[in-house]
Amino acid sequence: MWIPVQINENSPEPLYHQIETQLRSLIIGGSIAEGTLLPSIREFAGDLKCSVITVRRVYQDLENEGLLRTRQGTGTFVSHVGDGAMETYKQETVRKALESAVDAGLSVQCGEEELIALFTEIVRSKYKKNN
Amino acid sequence: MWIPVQINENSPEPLYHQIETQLRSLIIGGSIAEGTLLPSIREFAGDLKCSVITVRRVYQDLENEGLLRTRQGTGTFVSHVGDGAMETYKQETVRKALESAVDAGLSVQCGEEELIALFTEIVRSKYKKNN
Amino acid sequence: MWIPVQINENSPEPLYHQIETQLRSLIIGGSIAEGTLLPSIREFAGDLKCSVITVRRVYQDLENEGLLRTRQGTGTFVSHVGDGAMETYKQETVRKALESAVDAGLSVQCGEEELIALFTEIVRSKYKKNN
Amino acid sequence: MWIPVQINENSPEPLYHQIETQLRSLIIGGSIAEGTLLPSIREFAGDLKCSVITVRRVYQDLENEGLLRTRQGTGTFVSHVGDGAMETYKQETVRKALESAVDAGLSVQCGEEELIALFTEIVRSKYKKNN
DNA sequence: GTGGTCTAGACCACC
DNA sequence: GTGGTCTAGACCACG
Repeated sequence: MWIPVQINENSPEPLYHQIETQLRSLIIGGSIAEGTLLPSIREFAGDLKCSVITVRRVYQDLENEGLLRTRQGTGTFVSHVGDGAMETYKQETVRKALESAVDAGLSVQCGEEELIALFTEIVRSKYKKNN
Repeated sequence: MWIPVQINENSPEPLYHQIETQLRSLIIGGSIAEGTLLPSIREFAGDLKCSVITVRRVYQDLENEGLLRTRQGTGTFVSHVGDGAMETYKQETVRKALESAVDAGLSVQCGEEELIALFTEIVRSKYKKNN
Repeated sequence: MWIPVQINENSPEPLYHQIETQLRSLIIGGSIAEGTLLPSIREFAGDLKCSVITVRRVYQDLENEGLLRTRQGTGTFVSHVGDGAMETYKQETVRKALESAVDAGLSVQCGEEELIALFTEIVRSKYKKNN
Repeated sequence: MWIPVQINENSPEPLYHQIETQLRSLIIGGSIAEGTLLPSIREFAGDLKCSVITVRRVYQDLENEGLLRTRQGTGTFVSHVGDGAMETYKQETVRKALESAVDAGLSVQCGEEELIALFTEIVRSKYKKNN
């Protein structure tokens, strides 16, 4: 199975963290169904062109968060994610991001309307590109 | 002289980065006038209860950005900040923050209008509180 | 023949070990009579919804312990269990379990009398429920 | 600083798990005071004659549990453990251990009084040895 | 000096 | 085949 995860080689963000973030989104967002058998750590490492250990760490961290379940000799599965969890996650993530953006605006004394206008412009452009 | 910089001991953000960000805002925002003599490295480190090495790095980085000027045996002064610099800084900072917020929205498939509405709400609330 | 073995999918305990422990108890405890023909590997694996390889390993291990005997082309039978074996098994099992419980108590500096009192309480409650 | 952790080379229990268990006990049990700076991963690894990575894993796991706090470039500290946490941990650990011991007794149909007597005997002997 | 990340590669246990 | 543990060693970021 092919998992759409993109690695940015130049980002200062650690590899394992990039993968975790994306995989977490895919699972909580429902793009990967509950019960799905994920690729083996070796296979996934091959796909991502990174070390087996990095993938292992990702799987383990997400297992600790309760998103995955792994059984030795069998593989790693997506576990049940409550519907509430998805909504909570969305809201938390987005709200946190928006708040820190507003804080940045405040800190340089950017005007209220100016900030909203700029935000709207960026939203339009990014959503357009994404469709 | 007392510089209002707050360190958050529990944040994962590196010490030097927390200090740099706040000091940069103070200078570019005009809270610390051009030509001001900043505290000595040792004094500042004492105030912040951090290592002199950390303060040294902060002064160095900001000097490389052109915000500070160090004169051997005299101390570290705030340089002249062109109005252009301030504008550039504002725009860069804000735009970067807004973009990452929009990315967050995209990643959890948040609706376009919903995102803007939520952002507007947060802006209103934060700006109100701040005045 | 139906063997009452329960698999706990979520336990970190390996499958083969869960099955072995339960089957061993059934045999030594006398719930499965000497000479009984056990289900074939495939049949048992089907019942337990696990791999034949796992059941194969269970039969093999218990055969090595002398609890089972396999005859080519015929099947796997329960061997004769001497009264001594049963006693030895009981004592070993119980003593090991008790010792690790005491170790746990020691490790958190639980008081001697307190530990015994708590143990007694648990024994009473469990034995009561079991009768 | 010297941390009294013993490694059992022959145990099937993973190294990192042995260390975690003991360190957790020391912290929650109060043997290592809140705020204590633990040995660096390299130093501790040297003491335990194991890999740096194994110690790192231990520190990280315990940090995820909230028992430790680490800051890059500074070191790893014991964080605040609520008094309640200690009691809860003790009770959970001990109760779980005792219950599984009683279950073992039940499974081989060991007599109620016999079980308690044997347990008491083991307690006496272990606590004596330990003082 | 400290911790944080990543690699390659080995060996084991499980299914 | 799968995951689980452990190693040695490298390089980077932080104080």
